[in-house]
Amino acid sequence: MSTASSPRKKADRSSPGRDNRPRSDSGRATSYDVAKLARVSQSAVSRCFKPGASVSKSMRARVMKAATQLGYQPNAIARSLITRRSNMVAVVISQQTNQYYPEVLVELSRGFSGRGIRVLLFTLEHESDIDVLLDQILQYQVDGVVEAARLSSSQVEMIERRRVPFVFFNRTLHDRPVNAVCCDQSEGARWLVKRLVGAGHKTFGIISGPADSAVSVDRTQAALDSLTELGCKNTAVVTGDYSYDSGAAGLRSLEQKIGKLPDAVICANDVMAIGCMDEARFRYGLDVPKDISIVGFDGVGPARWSSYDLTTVAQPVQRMADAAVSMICERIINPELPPEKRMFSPVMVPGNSARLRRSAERS
Amino acid sequence: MSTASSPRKKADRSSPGRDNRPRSDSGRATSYDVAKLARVSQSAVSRCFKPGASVSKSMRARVMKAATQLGYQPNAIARSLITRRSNMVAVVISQQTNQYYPEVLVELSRGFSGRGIRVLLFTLEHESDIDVLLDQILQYQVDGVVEAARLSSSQVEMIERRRVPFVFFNRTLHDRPVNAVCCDQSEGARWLVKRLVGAGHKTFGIISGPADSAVSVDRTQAALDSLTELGCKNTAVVTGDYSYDSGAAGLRSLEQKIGKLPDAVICANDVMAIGCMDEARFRYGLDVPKDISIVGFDGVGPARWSSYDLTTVAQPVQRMADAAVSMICERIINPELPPEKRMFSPVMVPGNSARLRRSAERS
DNA sequence: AAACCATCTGCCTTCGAATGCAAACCTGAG
DNA sequence: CTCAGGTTTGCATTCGAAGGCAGATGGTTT
Repeated sequence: MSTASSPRKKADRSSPGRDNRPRSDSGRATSYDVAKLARVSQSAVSRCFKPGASVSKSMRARVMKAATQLGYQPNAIARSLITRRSNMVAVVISQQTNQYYPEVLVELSRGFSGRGIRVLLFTLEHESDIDVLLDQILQYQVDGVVEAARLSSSQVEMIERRRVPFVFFNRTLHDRPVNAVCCDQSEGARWLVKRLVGAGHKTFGIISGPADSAVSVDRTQAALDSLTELGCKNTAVVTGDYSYDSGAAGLRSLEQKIGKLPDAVICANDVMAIGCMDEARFRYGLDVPKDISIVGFDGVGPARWSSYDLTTVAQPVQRMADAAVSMICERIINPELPPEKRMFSPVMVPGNSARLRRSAERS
Repeated sequence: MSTASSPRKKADRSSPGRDNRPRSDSGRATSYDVAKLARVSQSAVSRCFKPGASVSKSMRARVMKAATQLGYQPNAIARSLITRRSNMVAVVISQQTNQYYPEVLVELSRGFSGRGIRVLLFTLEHESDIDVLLDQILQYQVDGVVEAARLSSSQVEMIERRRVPFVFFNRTLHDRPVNAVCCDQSEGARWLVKRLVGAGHKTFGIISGPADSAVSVDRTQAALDSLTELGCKNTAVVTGDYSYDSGAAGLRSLEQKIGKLPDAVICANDVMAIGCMDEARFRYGLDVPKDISIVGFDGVGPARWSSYDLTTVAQPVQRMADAAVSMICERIINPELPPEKRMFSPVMVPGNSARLRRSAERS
């Protein structure tokens, strides 16, 4: 019985009897439908859609005509199965994260689509959800992963075992070689601190981001280190959540903690800095930057609005996204490439929300 | 020869000889690998990963152990091929569009992932690219499409022929039944105009969005109609591009066009309204709202910042996204559901960037 | 012990396109 | 006219999981 059924199978496959279902004019046409209509083999249809394949002009014309007539489009799912390339990359972002990640997303999408690759989006409500997510990502057989979320060492191993190229975006692991695109947060922090201290600010406050944000930790720590190095000790640090409100609240907390307002506030991102500015102005009635200096990180759009003109350390988002895209794409083509970390310098934006030089009357 | 090869094929499939390639401990394991290790059939493995399938405890345990050992995850691509469900929906957004679409994107992603569906992102540089894109979208065999971009009637037909459920987001087609989730822009525009006129504003200026933005056209036209209805004629209209700068520039253009500044400016989105406010304050030295009223649409985050406290018409983005998600999901389950248009009322945010009641000294 | 039913399990085929291989077809030279 | 050479074409198989079907297994009932 089992052997007897074998020939039938073959017949089903290649004889004209295949695909005798109505197929109507609806639904989606397959390469077999096109083949039948054009009176050629399925392989021929496949080849017509593969650039650079060996196909005669007459056949191509016939196939294309039939394809158009049926509204045929190759099934990318079936293609992926056999070619083992899905032409999709996963992008993982955690939404609690930085407000301007959407921009990153758009840049990544643009970069990948230029190379015929689509972005499959994975948003994390909480960073801990990554466990479940990681399995799912791998199930989809994506050709690569851009991680703008935290990952444990064991999770990294899991991806590596599957041989899926991946790049960290604005975070990294120090204890193992991985691909990463980063912006040098310390460099930016040092610049800010140096200029602020140089301009005569004595007391500082820091409003950090969430404790589990790698970027926030980098920025906060680097700022603290620089301050200590330049002789400013006992800097007050309060924790925010990257939101406008938490920036405003942060300023009040700092006041409580120190007993008065600091000369300068360093915020772990621009949105908090903006919240902080508004609080200083509207609640404390202060003049920014005359009475208090407030600085941020990121270089988001609103930082350039006239009401704020924020002194900030901008990330070269577009270049970073381009870098991530090309690092992934290179490794899709050649998986043997060794891991690489690309560190971009931030762009210092002097703005006008902080005094960066010793003022005339004080010197 | 052809018939002779048939039995061999069968043998290859099911005999233990299948999968004799090294498979090392690397690469990805298939259900056959798991089956072999657990000494069961491939079907059994498949069933173990299907909730509600008929599997004995002992077998499930063995299979799961083997699966874990090999790091097996079912291949979603292969599954999609046979089940004809990719568990992906395409979301199309054009980047030139409204700044706050990223937020929509995140909401959609959240909504879909709650139902086990992933978002495949398609970003449009120019709305005209949609042609090429549409083919691609359909190639990926997505289960549905959320369109936050323009589509011609013939393109809609193309999707419909493929029987892929789709929903327009914040736009629609009036000449044919389609699924759409919209926010009633006219209602918002009427509210704004009524309040502004009621408060005694006489001359109006409008800063519209790009001509090819459906939302902008709706908002602008509705505002103009309401104004005419209430006796305000000859309202000046200038075109912006939804950006901060174009809001600022818009105010200058309006001044030129009218010969003086209008009493109130209606902007087609919040970001332009904010640009317009900053221009009024910092370039013209005006007090907003005492000297001039400025209003917007959308209800983006910055509209609530203390520096602006914008009078605006907010879109219930989250509810709209939820609606789009459930409309798609329902139609994935039951493709016969008739098209439906869901229109949400906007949320009026009085704010403080416009005088909405006749002031005491004037009345 | 036989009959019966329910629960498991394995076999085989299926989804749709890509591709190595060999057969078929040209083309022009000898 | 024949044969070498290249170019087209079709055949058969493959990717990995799902599921209909039928056979196997075990337990209960008469």
